[in-house]
Amino acid sequence: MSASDPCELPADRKRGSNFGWSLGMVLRNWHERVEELLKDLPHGSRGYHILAVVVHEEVPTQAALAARLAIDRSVLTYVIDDLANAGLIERRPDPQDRRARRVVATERGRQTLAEAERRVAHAEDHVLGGLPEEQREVFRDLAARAAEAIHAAAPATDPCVAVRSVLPPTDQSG
Amino acid sequence: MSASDPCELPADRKRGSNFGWSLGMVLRNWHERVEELLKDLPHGSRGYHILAVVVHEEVPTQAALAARLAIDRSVLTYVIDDLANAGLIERRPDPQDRRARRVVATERGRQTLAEAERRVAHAEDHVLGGLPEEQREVFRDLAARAAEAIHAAAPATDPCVAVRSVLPPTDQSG
DNA sequence: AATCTATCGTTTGTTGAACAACCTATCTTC
DNA sequence: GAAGATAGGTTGTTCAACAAACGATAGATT
Repeated sequence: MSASDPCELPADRKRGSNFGWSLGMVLRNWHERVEELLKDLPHGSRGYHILAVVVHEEVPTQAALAARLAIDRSVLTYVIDDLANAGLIERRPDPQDRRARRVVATERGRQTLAEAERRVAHAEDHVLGGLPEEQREVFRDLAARAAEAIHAAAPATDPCVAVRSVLPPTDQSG
Repeated sequence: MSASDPCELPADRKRGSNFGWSLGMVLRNWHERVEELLKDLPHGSRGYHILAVVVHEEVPTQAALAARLAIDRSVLTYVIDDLANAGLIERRPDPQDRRARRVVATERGRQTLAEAERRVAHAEDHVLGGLPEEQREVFRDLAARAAEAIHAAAPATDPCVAVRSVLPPTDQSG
């Protein structure tokens, strides 16, 4: 109850400027929970994302996988290694292109993913516990749509955002 | 082999399972844009968050700052160093506690933040460009509320989430 | 007052992810 | 079959997160 009480300034001032912080907060919490839940899955949430795409989509190659998840190729290498070692997916030579590998899920991989998805869905409800239930879905949906749009327009650098200095001109007069 | 068709499970299942990915996507884009915009600000978005709290709130100490932003104390040290070197904030000895430092913004810091906030707000509209304008605010608001709730309940590890193995029992028969 | 413990801020070391650069094998084109 | 492009893999650098230890100081105990 001291003078340092945060409520002393208008709430919307604080609100407006911390969208990035809010996102980070939510994502971090999601990440913590999911990492905890998916300890057994190689590379935790990372492996989960990859496994999910492998199971749910017919992925042509590793390169396509990387593009779809917007992650670096070099990451895929070792995650897929470990996922494969765990018997969840397999790397099969592509008969049409001997450079390429087709990554396919094993039955065990499918089961594992199904279980993981159940848990993650549950965890997500906790992550969004601060929101009434109906708004959670709204939030997920908005996030998904915003993300899709960003992913569709890959080059994130937009020339219409002018880049000068944020700093005000140095006041040399003093 | 159409059995592996991704549509074999309800579409919302797929949606539901990449909430983390979506969040990551949006946050990454936010981060990229803001880093670009705030190149001149020491430590980019990090410095921005800290400066924002310093300017907008009467922050008792560095420790309080760390708690408010949910970041590690050790991060604050060097970011504040550089923010101070840039003349945006000052570290003043707390007269009541000589261990503590009061971090206050300079006039230049206030101006810089104001400009930075303008830019960030603009960038955020681009980040959420995939959403119709009215929904952007909904999204921000939901994110803010979810984040606040998470922040309020700091211990992210929730005992109600049982932690067993995601992996199905090893099938030794084949 | 002497001392013990907790706290503030700083420093250091470890870990893990992101990313770039380079390598090998293969495909495609000429 | 040589040249360049592409798939995948390896290595090394950079950076943020985090834990742990440290010096200085405050507050409590004796």
